[in-house]
Amino acid sequence: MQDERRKFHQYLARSGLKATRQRELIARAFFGTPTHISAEALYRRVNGRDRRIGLVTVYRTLKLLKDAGLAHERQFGEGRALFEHATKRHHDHMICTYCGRITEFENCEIEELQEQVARRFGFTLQDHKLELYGLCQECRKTAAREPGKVRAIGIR
Amino acid sequence: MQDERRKFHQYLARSGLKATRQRELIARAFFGTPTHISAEALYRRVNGRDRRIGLVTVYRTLKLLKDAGLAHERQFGEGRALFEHATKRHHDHMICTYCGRITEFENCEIEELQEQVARRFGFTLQDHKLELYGLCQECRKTAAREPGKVRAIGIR
DNA sequence: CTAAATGCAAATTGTTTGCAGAAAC
DNA sequence: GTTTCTGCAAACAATTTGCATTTAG
Repeated sequence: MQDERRKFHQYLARSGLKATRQRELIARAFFGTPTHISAEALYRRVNGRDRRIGLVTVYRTLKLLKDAGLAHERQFGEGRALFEHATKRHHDHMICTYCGRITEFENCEIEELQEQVARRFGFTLQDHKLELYGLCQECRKTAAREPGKVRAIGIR
Repeated sequence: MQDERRKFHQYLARSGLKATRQRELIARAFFGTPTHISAEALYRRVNGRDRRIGLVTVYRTLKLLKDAGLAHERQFGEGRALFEHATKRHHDHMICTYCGRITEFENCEIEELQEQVARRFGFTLQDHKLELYGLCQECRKTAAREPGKVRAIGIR
């Protein structure tokens, strides 16, 4: 977290960009988020602390964080993008289609197989996205009772 | 293709929906598409044949096809959704970040490992998405010459 | 005939951009 | 003092919806 903020400052300085109050606050809030957060949600967070920060600046700062290699943008299921620290150890995601909960996991065997597939096609791998969709343990029971509503995703 | 159109008709009849000229044409064009197609592109296709078909109807018909279990909606990289036949054998996708080309592949070892992971978390798997992003053989050379432009995705 | 479908225009959602004033360097 | 930011409002793109008219069963 301290480390990430320092890297962000370095990036700004190196690129001739300015370290402003809002960038500082947005970065702090972002790095203080343990998991995934949408631009909107991050905005609500910082705007709660300082009413003078606009949603637009959040979008622009998130873009900077991506450019700095400190944030990843993810497109789960529907609608809005979610952002997470790029400095976290690599992992994939398992998304409950009922409650929207996102669980992270890692599996290096799968990673290895992906590499193999790419190699077989002469493909130079840059990135990958693996998402498992289904029902988490708790939601399975609920869903059994009220069917139909499944695939609603409540990430909003 | 014949089979898919028949299934679509069955679905419409079963649900008390009507088999209209436009649905017929849109379904035919969709099932006649070997790979992935966007709503917009599908619209251009059918609209070329019959000027009286609107983009809105294409969207609504694609939704019906999804409901009928005959189409999958995919959200690759950026922007618009792409649709593909649901009746195709299961496969995953490898996307060139330079030219946007989408290559399909299947790997049952990976599928099996996914099941394992889900099981370990008490997760009931409904679906999954695996996408590999990188440079295809041809683009690697080009990209080496004009860097920076990478990650542009030309699916539009 | 009656319920459902179409097509248009207008609304919506998430995100980006143009621009005048404000703040870093 | 410039140059880069910010925030607002307006623009945008993809998709959805309300509604009056048309069409299938």
